[in-house]
Amino acid sequence: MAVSLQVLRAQQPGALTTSCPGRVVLDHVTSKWGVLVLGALADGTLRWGELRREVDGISEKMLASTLRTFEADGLVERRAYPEVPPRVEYLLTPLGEDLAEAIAPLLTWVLAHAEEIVGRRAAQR
Amino acid sequence: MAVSLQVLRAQQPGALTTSCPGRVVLDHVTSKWGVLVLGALADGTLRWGELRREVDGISEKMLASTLRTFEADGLVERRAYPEVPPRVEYLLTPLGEDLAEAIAPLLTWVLAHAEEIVGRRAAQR
DNA sequence: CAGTATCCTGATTGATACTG
DNA sequence: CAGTATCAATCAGGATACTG
Repeated sequence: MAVSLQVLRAQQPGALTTSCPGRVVLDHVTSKWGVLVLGALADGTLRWGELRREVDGISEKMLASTLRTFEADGLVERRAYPEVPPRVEYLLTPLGEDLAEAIAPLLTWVLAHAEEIVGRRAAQR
Repeated sequence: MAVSLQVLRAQQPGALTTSCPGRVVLDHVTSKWGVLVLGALADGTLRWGELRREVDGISEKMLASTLRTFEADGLVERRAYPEVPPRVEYLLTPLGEDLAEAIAPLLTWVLAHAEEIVGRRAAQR
């Protein structure tokens, strides 16, 4: 049987309703840049500038905001080195690594089917 | 080895960059209500009203918008019955069911760790 | 290099009304 | 029942400039 909201709620009533903590976490992960930042860090530590380049198109503001959110969630760790010029590294915590594994199927699925989907949309008109 | 943007790009250069079709699809799926609508339909066919109740908090406008997007993507099918009162059912296509399986790990992970994450955030101040 | 500050647009929401 | 239309309000996100 498929994993659906109904199935999840059979075990955990009220799961992913407005008042459920899961909604907060899901909102962070599915925020505009959430999965891309997690996907970039899934390979290991990256510096601010590297991260900005990996997550193509992200603004500095949104990168900072996304990272602060994940830091507060305990998913990402920030390491600043008191050097000149400054160096700051970001990496997934064990919890973050666990989450990264959970979103991996989504990333691979999307890449495998993107052409098919976008192609159909184009053909519709 | 973890599935990361870097690993995906080793096989598919430019994967999930701004110009990649995958970004379009990923944006649809991780849109504000995307995974919740997919999660609700993962269990089977639902009517408009049922869907609205399952996806707690969604407005009619956003439900309509999300469904139209997924219809155009070929992920959701709409079946209207010419009856009085009208009846309309929504269900996942085979492609949509496949996607639902890919997001299942995310949903279960989020529910399993939400308390832990939200609790830590609260404790930080 | 690694950010913050500021301003501004556009997406999302809410409320309400209306229709086949 | 299953929507669409419209308007106002809010807020996430974008663009640009600046700093330790």
